[in-house]
Amino acid sequence: MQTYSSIQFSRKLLCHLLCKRPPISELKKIHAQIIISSHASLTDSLIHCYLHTNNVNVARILFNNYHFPSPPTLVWNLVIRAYSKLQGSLESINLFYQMLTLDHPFSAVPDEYTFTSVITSCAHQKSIVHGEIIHGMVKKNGYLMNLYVANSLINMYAVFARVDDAHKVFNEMSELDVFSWTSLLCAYAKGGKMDIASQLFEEMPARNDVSWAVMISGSVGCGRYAKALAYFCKLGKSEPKVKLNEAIIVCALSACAHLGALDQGSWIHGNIDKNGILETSNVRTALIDMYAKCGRIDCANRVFDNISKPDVHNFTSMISGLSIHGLGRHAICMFNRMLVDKIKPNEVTVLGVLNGCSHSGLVKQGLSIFYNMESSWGIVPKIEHYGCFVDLLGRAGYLAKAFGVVKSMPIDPDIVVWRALLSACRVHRNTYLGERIINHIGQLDSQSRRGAEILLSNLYASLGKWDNVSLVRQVMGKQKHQSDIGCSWIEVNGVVHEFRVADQLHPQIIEIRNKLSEILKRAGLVGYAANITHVSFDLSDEEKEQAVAWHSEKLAIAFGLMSTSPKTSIRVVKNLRTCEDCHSALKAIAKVYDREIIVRDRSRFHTFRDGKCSCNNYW
DNA sequence: CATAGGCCCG
Repeated sequence: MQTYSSIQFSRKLLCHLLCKRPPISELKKIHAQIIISSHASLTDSLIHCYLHTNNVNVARILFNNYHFPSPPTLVWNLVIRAYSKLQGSLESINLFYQMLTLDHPFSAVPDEYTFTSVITSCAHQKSIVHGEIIHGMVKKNGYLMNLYVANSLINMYAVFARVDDAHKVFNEMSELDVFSWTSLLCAYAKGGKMDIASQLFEEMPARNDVSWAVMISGSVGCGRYAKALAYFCKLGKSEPKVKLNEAIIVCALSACAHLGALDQGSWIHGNIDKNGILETSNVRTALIDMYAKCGRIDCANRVFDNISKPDVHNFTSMISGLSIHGLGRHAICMFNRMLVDKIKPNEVTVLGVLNGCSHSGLVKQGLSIFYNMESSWGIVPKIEHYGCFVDLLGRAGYLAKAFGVVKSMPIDPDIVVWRALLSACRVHRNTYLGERIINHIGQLDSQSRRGAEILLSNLYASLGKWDNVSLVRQVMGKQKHQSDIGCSWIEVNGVVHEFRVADQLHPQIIEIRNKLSEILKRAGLVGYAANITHVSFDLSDEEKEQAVAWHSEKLAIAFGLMSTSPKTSIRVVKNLRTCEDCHSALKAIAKVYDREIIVRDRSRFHTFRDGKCSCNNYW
């Protein structure tokens, strides 16, 4: 066997390998033939090689067996960097601390590269404590002046939504680049302060694709979907041209999904290839989600069918899509297919399929999935799963069992669980249980109670206990509690129009309201009568009728009827659950105007056709 | 040898 005795030759070979990234087998073969013990720099190169080919463990063995007092800083940096890429691993921080305790005469000391990597690693940890300690060291040793180090600190504080700390680092920097600005944007976006982020975005001297991505994803993150799409459109027109990337596409599709903006969503789909964006798994997941949430489960299916080996995200998106369309049995089939394909479901997948069971009344199947999720797939039920499970039982009318689950669950029930339970009490008109639940909620801490108060008031209202309603409302008024405002979106000719309950903002609002009055009159002719049991204010009947009349989905539908041609379908998306009154009104409107009306509410799709709804009044 | 962004969820 030939031995590479010449160090020079070995080095050259390793350099060559660094570029080539050979398979591990070849690397090990060469490794075996090299005499490394004689020269440190060869070990260094080998470590480098293994790290380059993602063989961290082999590199680590070489690193641990280093024959010299200490590896040079550069080698430490390589290894620390490799571990920081394994997001969530503590190892690079451990190594960093080890490095500080070295006391050989020629010890390695951390430099600006070390700090950059280790701070990045801190950003991926659950806790920021190490990050703060290391920030302290950086302050002392002067590396704060290094652009990379300071930028990684801004990013770290951004990840933890520590806006003030991020901005403080930013302010103290002598030199800023697009990374500094973008990381700062990210901090404000994560901290939910999109208005300030927008301001900074205008101020910053140069923007690139990531800066735009942060603005778009930030807007999506805080529910400003129309704003996200506005950024996306602005990006398309910006000069000089900014290259689109996968993250931007995924975020824009997500915004379309939330808004039900099918035209814009399919436009993006059609333009993916042209922009050199690959249809990666992430993009496909987003496409499936977008089509499903825009009411086109057929298109979602087509995207899914074109995937040769669907991964867990693709499956999850498809299953959730089928579920919100009320296709629970299909969702279960898809879930089973996934298991056959040996793809392990994650917690979101289980949530999706449970949701499907819930909307299709598949109680038995849902029970079996819920009770087996931990033993079969190792998924410990989280509060979300309990919420869904309680919803499943509650909707189907098993109220006592649902309450039993809530009382015995190992986690404290949250607002969602209570909402599921209380809304089941409302649907099934169970006053007795409703009051017991209210008593229960009364004993909760103030924070959970604040969220529960709106539910309480709604339940009291539906029970006709107006004294209690106003009592709760008074308390809420003092706390300035902001509940979700009813909001609906409709896309007409590629433009998304937004309506809020009792809207005054839309430029054609007067016309729309007149149209709505006329529509409701005609709906009345086929038997629709305003249902005001769920109006939560203590108003006169006439006022209550007005309150439901101006629910945002009715305004959006009126606008849709005004501005689309006869017989075409009308699609509306709403952020809350559809109320009973709107539900019956839409059935009547679909019949009188001979239109298909598709409404996606907070939890599922309703397709109104000829006086009936696809949910069979089960929602 | 180093830094920024993202999907599926009641």
